[in-house]
Amino acid sequence: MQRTLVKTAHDATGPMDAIFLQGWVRTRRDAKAFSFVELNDGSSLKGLQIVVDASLADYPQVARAHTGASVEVHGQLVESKGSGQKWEVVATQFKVVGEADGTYPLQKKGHTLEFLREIAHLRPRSNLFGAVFRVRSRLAYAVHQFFQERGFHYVHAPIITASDAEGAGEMFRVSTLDPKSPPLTPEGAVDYAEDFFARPTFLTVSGQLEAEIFACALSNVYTFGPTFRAENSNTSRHAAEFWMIEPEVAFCDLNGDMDLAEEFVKHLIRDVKTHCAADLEFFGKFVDKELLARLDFVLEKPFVRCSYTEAVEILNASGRQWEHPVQWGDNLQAEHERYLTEEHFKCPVTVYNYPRAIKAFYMRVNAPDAQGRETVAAMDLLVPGIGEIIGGSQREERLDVLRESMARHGLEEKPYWWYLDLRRYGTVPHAGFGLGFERMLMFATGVANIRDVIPFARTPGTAEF
RNA sequence: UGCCCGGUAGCUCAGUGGCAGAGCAGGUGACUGUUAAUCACUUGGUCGCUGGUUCGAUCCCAGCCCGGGCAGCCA
Repeated sequence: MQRTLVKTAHDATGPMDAIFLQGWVRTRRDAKAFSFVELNDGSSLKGLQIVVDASLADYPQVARAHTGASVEVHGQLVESKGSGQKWEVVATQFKVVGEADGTYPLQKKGHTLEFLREIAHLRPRSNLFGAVFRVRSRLAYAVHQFFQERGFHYVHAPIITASDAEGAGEMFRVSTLDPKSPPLTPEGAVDYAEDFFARPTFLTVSGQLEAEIFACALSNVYTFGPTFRAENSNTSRHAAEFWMIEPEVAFCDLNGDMDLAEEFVKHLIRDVKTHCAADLEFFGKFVDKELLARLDFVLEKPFVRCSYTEAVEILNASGRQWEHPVQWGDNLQAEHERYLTEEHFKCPVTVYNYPRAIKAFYMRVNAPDAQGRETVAAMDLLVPGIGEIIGGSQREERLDVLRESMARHGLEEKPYWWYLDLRRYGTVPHAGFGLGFERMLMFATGVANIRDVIPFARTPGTAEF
């Protein structure tokens, strides 16, 4: 007989004479003449109540059905006599597939997130993590949907790369050389010409440069894949392995880029609100009481756009004592970004046109302002509670300006020959951005730590599972 | 990497320079269309590790290990 998922059973429009369910026991409540078993199979937050009468031949099985055990149930789907659920299943057969004894770590009581991280192989069976990973799955689908509906093509950027996307972060080396006795050059350095790819190679820190290649051919593209940063970051919003979405659009300037970013974020939130309503309600109740109001607010209001120069003026006019005082030319610190999005504007804010000196070489140089200060067409989208969720820019499409910027950054042209070729042959204004998928998920769910929105987090010193 | 906080039962925590505690989970029994059910009884400990101070250290001190928060790096 075909299995019915718990979610499908909940959505039933009428009773069913025969139903077959498989899943895991969340909790059991015994009476003298019968037991209630709450069954969950991950298809929905809410479990299904199974009523097992003591007169049933299989009833002895129920005593073995502790929290965590896997079970199979045949029965009838009927309207519940109790309050709290519409449907329940009266069992006709009840079988324990795999027992879980008293050492099963997931109890009915609440657990701390720190403890659940240590049992990452079991935490998806909890309410919170079940909800997080259902939303994660839906959000990934919504990413593709957004771009596919708008004529964007999905590009698989390489995971192993020889380029370092300049300044994006420390990289993990990919090598098959024997670390105990690597081949050496006459000068005594490790000879990577002997390595697998005959050159030094690394895990990608960004697919942007490759996405630019494809944007300059297919016009509208996006990448969506894993990204690696070997930074020794120990914060709630950094991971060594995370997923990033990087759209790249030909014939597009910074304004178009900011429009796309805003539309994208709104689409993702709208989609999750529509398709993960029960899970979001759970987050609103147990994780972040203001979540639902904030998500609505984000959908309704246009995001504020504020130039870097204006931002510095706002910060200096705030009357705040900053731990890091700001003047034009400085990087904005986390405290500044938080103030702008959480206190001054109280909504998502796109800060654009940053000083040239503090940004990457590939960003397009703007005309100097009245005071002769140079900026680049870069933008960061800041959201309350998380800070930077998107970083992007219009790319420098003018060959001479790009070469000058590379020289300023002390970059050799040779390894970037193909990147420069894009400006030699049919160059076009183009722009793009990177959205941290996990950060978006944090924003959508209210979950405060990036380690809790990725199945198996990789952070410094941790790669269990 | 820097600064700060923590580590006591399976989990969440209390506690004391002199016999190691509670709630939940597990076990036994009772009871009830129950909803993190309830009630009674009950099993369960290298008090993170190493060293020091002390008659005596889970408690005080030092070092180390592990976890977390914040900052930097960024998405």
